[in-house]
Amino acid sequence: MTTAIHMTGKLEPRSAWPAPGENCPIARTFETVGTRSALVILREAFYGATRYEEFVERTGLSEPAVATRLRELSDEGLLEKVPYREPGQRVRSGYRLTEKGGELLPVLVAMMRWGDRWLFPDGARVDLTHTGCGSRVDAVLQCEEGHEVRLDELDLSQAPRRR
Amino acid sequence: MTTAIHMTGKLEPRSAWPAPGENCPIARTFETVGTRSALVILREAFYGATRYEEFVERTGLSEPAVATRLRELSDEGLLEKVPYREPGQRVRSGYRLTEKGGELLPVLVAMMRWGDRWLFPDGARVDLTHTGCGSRVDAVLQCEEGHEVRLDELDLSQAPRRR
DNA sequence: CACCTGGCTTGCGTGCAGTTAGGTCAGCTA
DNA sequence: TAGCTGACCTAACTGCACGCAAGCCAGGTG
Repeated sequence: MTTAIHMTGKLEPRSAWPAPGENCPIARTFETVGTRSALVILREAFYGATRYEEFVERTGLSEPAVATRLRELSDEGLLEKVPYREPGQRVRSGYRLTEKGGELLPVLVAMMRWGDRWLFPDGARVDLTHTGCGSRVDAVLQCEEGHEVRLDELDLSQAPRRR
Repeated sequence: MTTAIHMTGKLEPRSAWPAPGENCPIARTFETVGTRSALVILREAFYGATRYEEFVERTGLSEPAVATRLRELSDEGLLEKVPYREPGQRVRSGYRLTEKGGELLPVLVAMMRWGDRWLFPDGARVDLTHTGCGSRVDAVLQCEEGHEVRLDELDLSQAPRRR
């Protein structure tokens, strides 16, 4: 029997929240990167891919899918086009993560670690380690004071309205 | 001009990796929870929803979508059915996060924080704080030694084959 | 100048997520 | 026993994320 989990705190009057649909940052994030193709393209961007042909080859996606997604991710500012030129070739454009795109790394790492733990019973497929000390890296919940935060130590509340 | 990001380390011979498609834990995780409905249902499970009717109401999804997703998430072991009985009612079944489901919290939090930062320029919609000290909680990359890890301090390599 | 090569675009078909509209069914209350 | 209610299921449709096959175009090489 697995452990059951409860969330506590000030988050109970959920029904009274404003516009449950479109104001949710999780759902909005999903609308930006919530396709398999966007995710694997971002993954390869973190792995160092920059050229169209590299993305096609490494992701295994079809060319139209890659082209569409690269355009969308660039339009949304997760990738930026960077012109490059190989010797004896004309100028082409590469794609590089912006700060906005790069900050998705915790999402990708959290998904990677979860998948490794729960979907590959024979053990992780990849090791993600800290250059400094060589030990395994994970995405963990931490507060600004540096405390590691457990599920039952989380308080969720509505932020004060700004405009 | 936004900052460009490079990944360093032992991850370069990417093309030589085995089976780029189905062995990737990120893609596999996406296949498990990569629908908008699965994500918002998990979100409400973290927010404390347990009953079918609650999920329908809070997520804004249609009844068939909720029913299908609750069944799939239960089959995959992210939720478990828990019978409950309200006074004067018959026994019904609720849905509760299992350990496997609960460990998706860093993914959800990372998405929430990214969405708050990059998709809502007027400021975050929600505050997620640590019960102990009241300061804001985020999903951060950390190694087992407790060091916070930056993007350029990450090493990715293939794990040794087990079977 | 003809050709090649990388980086796309267009057209067409498929499958699946999600919706609306309408059952169905068990068991409690009147 | 009839009706209500919560928790679903079924059917039919729409839209979008893909795949495959083919074409296009700029510019550098022979």
